[in-house]
Amino acid sequence: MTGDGSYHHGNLRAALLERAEAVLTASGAEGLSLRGLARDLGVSHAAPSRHFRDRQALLDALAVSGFTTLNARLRSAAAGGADGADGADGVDETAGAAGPVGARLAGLGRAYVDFAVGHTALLDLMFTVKHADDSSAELRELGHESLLIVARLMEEGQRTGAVRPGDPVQLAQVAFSTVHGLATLAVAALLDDTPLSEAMELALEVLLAGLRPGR
Amino acid sequence: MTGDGSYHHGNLRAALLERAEAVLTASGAEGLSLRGLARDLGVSHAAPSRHFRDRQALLDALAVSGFTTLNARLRSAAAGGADGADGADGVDETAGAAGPVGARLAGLGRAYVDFAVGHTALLDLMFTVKHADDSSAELRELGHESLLIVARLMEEGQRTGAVRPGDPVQLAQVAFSTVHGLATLAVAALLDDTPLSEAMELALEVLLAGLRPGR
DNA sequence: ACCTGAACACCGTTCAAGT
DNA sequence: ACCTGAACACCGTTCAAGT
Repeated sequence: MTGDGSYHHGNLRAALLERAEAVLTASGAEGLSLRGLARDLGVSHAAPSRHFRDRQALLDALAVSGFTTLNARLRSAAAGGADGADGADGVDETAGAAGPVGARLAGLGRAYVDFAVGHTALLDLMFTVKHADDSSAELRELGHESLLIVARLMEEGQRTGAVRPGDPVQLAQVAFSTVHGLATLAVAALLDDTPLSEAMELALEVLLAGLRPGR
Repeated sequence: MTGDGSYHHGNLRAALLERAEAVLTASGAEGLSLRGLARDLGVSHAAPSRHFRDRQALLDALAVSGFTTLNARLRSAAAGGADGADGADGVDETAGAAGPVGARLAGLGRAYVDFAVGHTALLDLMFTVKHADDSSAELRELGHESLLIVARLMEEGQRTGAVRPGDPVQLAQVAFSTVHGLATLAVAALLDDTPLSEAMELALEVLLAGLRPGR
């Protein structure tokens, strides 16, 4: 309780985003209405329009925030951190003293899937491009950042001989696709008996085998 | 022009679905309203409720129809057909006289990506499970069918030595993930300079290499 | 059986007006 | 600058009533 419950000061925007994220995870994007948020925050139904041009702008802001936290987790995993979901941001740039590339790639994959299954509706917003306007340019930029985190690891793997030659960005696209696709299958309940962790381990094994130099 | 333009006979359901699919590809799911469809078809706004319990039921029906045509294309590709989009359903069960497994797996992947980029909004409906009711059970069933088509090819690959040992269904999940994920990246405009076909070929190469028996 | 019309309770968005 | 209240044009859904 850092203050009183009064908005009308400039924190309405932040309050809207916070409440919106809660509603999103609870009820999905369909259940998210500007009027509902305003009601929840005890403010007039027209107030949100001061902070978000329209409903899509709110959704875009949520997606941007989602990508920001996803990328933080990916960076942490790429640096060799455990794939736990603690909020710490220990990025640790001190060179490649963080275990073999394969293991960190695996950690990256697990971190991604953790985030994905924990934020189903948010991930949907992040990857469903709506009306290619300016704010979705920011979204694309953040998506590229995700891919770059993977690409840098590919480059390192190429130096250590764990990864085949080729454009690291394209190799990263392949790795990203595999992991993102697996998360999609899991969320769509298409994995059935296969536990997600087991499917994930097999996917990582196949992926890493396929990425290895072909002699 | 197979008849007159009169509904009110029992073909309203089919007409709704047809029009809905057109609106879906033109404007996405957000732009799809029951009242709008009724207006387009010259029928009262309450008429659709006779054929679809609610809006979600219409969306589910669209997803079911999407999976049905996707699976037909996948079956055709798995049988060795070209990945062209002709409507023919030549399944051809006459044994494995349809080229090497790797090539057909690649054809399967291309057919999938073709469908995905050609039916963006539909694919979204197909893989975004809403409120786990009975009709989404049918959706899951159809998704399993997609995976089974891939799994059967994996099994064949195992017999011919092109694919490593292991549960064919799990291997199919990995392959499916890769291709589905790549389609997602393409649709989200995250592939950039990389042409989709090029990204696809690399993904298939990495995937097939990873699937090969170890040594 | 199938559709209509009215009704109800929601929406997003805009805009004058208040403080 | 920030919010309110009213207004407008949409929704989905339900239900008596028509044919």
